[in-house]
Amino acid sequence: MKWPLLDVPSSATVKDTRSPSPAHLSNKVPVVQPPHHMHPLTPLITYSNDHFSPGSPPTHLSPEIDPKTAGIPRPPHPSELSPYYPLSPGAVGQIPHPLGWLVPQQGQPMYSLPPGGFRHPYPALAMNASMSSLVSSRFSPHMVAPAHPGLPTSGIPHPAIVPPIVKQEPAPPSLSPAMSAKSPVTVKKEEEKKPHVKKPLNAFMLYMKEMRAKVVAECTLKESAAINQILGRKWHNLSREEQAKYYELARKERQLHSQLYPTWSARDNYGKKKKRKREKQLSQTQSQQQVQEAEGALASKSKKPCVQYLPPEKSCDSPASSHGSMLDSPATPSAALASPAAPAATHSEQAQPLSLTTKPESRAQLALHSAAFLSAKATATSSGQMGSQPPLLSRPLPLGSLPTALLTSPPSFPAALHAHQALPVLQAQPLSLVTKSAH
DNA sequence: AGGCCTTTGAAGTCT
DNA sequence: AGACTTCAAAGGCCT
Repeated sequence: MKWPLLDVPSSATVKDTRSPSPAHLSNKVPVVQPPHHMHPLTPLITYSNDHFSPGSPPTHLSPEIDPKTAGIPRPPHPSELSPYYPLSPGAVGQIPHPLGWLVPQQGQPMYSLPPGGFRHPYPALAMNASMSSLVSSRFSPHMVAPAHPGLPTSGIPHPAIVPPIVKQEPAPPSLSPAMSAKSPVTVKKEEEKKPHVKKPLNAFMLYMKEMRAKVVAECTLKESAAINQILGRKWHNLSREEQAKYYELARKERQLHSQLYPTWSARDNYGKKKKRKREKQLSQTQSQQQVQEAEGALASKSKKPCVQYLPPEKSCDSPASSHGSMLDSPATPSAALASPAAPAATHSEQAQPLSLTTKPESRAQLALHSAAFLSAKATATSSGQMGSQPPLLSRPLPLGSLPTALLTSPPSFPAALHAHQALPVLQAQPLSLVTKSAH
């Protein structure tokens, strides 16, 4: 699948993005969070297309950009960073951070800041007293090493930095000049002290951060698992343009991250989290088998009701506010993804929907979803309501559970939306084991 | 207290 | 090359 290049006026690239004006803030992305839930990206990043240069579209949206290289940390081309990331020493203090990861959200910064020595490279993000104290209580100055020759030596505190969980000690031995001979124990200690540089957020994560508060506000649901399911559907319901904004933000985030931590690798964080139980990491073959089994024996089962987090008839469960672009764009990601015949599936996002989650429980749930979907489809098609796969199921449905016809016939968005709205049964009803009610 | 759940995407490892 | 795994955020739930 190829998403077209964003149709953005070329003049947009030269707009001054350093001082977000109210005009900038009036964009198509529904930023309706209450002030205290202001997304860290929101204040500084405007989602107007004006800010997305046609020269730097999201990797998967641009056939001109090699998706393989797009995610690889590399020295960003000046034209890619500017004016967002003028990280040269002289200019770094001029530009507000476009991603706004220093802006507090819900009382806390999206990422953490080191104490002292912070030079406020982005004036708009200069820490206030409360932030500063919060930050200084969490970090020690040695945490952030200068990562890039083009960066301030004081170390730009990328939000991704997380303090290592280490007991407080008077003076870090690693800072001692006399530390020439390091014992293995010391080395180990130092490793433990190394700051945990988190992965940059991907597009969906950025979207989640922004929209979570809104969804939570609309729903009585509080569990993130449920919210995330809703957000996942909303994500698929976004127009390509709206998704493109987040892909672009994510791309910039990765660029900045790679500049700040050129030696960082995602591998560095492997093992930082507790490994999940091995038995949950089944092969896809196994998962497909499970799905099929679950499909075949819908009646029996599932450790967990698949709709536990998705109560039907929830207002927040509805697709994101209908956008004209959605209705005008039949070839949405979801729709296109549903078609294996879609050309040029070069992006992971394009292939993923055809892969299964690795979680057995999830697969069981998906199987139930699938069975429910198939059941609903039989009903809907007989009534002529549904000729296509609703977007809400474009991802949750395991490939193996879908009839070939569905996979080869991407739905138009209007049809999908109608199906979605007309078939709440797809969400949960056949398995209405809702544990929470919205109201 | 800490892992699980749940989502998508990026990037790593493995086969 | 493709499949698989891990982590990123979030907060209630569960052990």
